[in-house]
Amino acid sequence: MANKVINILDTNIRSSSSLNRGAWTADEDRILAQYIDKHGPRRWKSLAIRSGLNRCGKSCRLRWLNYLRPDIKRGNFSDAEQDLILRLHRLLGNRWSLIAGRLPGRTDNEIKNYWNAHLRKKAKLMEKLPAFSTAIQVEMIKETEESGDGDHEMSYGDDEEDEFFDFSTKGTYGLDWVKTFLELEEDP
DNA sequence: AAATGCGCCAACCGCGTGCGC
DNA sequence: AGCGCACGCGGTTGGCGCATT
Repeated sequence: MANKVINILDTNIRSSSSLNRGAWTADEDRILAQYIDKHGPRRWKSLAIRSGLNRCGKSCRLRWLNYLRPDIKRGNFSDAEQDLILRLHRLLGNRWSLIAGRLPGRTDNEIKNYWNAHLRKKAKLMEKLPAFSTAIQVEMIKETEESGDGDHEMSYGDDEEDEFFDFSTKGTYGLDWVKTFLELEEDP
């Protein structure tokens, strides 16, 4: 409840003040990047004030995470990435941050946009294809669990050490629930 | 050439959660 | 235990550019 009030106030402050909104300029990007380089990407509210950027903290955070971060991968999604997104979405639904966690250099926002723009239709189409059955997906998961060396066709290069379906960075997600999910789904 | 429609993507918004005091 | 704050997430919006009429 208290949080709700704070959030409403926050929103009111943002909408009523003369804070910059909309697209970021190259100058703003430079200032933000320089400030973060010096002080690190945290305390966004005070960062926004101290850096001299006439932006709210949220806006700064989003700009950094989705655009300025040095490890961001720009450009088109590869076929492998598309395939991975399709499969992960089938398993996880709109859990964009989780999906993004499996695609190094891609942000949740980027994946969400890409899904809405390109893959949603594709996914609907694939749902109708018997070849893309959940049975195959279960096999894929078993395969991943059994091969502990991470040697998978969806590997993203030599520096990709994580296992394909390892969600350990987001808590204690095992794979059992995924299997359960798929089994339930197959049972009409 | 101008008007209109549409798709894409950056950015915004509201809400929930976690943490420190 | 309750409060304030910072942060993260997912849905939505707005604007730009391209295609079509």
